[in-house]
Amino acid sequence: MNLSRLAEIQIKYASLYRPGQYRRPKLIAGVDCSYRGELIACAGVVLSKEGKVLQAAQIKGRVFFPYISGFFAFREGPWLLALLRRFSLRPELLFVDGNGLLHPRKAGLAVFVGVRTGLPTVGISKKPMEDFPWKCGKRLLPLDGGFALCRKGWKRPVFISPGNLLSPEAALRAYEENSPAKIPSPIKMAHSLARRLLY
DNA sequence: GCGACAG
DNA sequence: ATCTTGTCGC
Repeated sequence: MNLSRLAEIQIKYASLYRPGQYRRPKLIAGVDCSYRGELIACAGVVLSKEGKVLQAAQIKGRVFFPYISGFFAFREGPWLLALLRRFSLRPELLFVDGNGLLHPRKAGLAVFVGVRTGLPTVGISKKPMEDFPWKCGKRLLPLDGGFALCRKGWKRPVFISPGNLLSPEAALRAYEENSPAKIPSPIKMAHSLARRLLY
């Protein structure tokens, strides 16, 4: 299974992406993974619209795919799918740590997770995949498949793109209306849970 | 060889 | 991501 073959698979996933309008979610979730050597731990939380943790889950195991820029979904995607199966609640918005359509083949981690689960997903990343002047000169910079957003006081932007069932504009709205913090709280909670699991 | 490169 | 010291800001 070489990279060009995996790239073809990504193109297939990209074709399965569907846009959609933003709907105010009653359940918002976030997932993230941490590493410690060969160990990987992934966690996720489902929050009520009031911000209360309704469900939390975590899994741990050994990595089976290396980190390769542009193929991140093959490293974390399978773990996130296994993790999400542990939730009985079905979130109407899922924040993923990584990109969605902001990807060379429009198939970032959020697209993989969104297409496979059928959940509306939004990819959040702190770095662009392709190099470009990412200074916060403008508040909002439209990109091919997503946006670079700079809020007051930020030195670096946050990159927002849909993974499934949301148009780029809807993904931006989902972020703006549900994340007063730069990194959505569900992702931050998932991050700390995943880290704890490795200690 | 050096820097870049979602996490 | 992780390894790490100090440092700036809310």
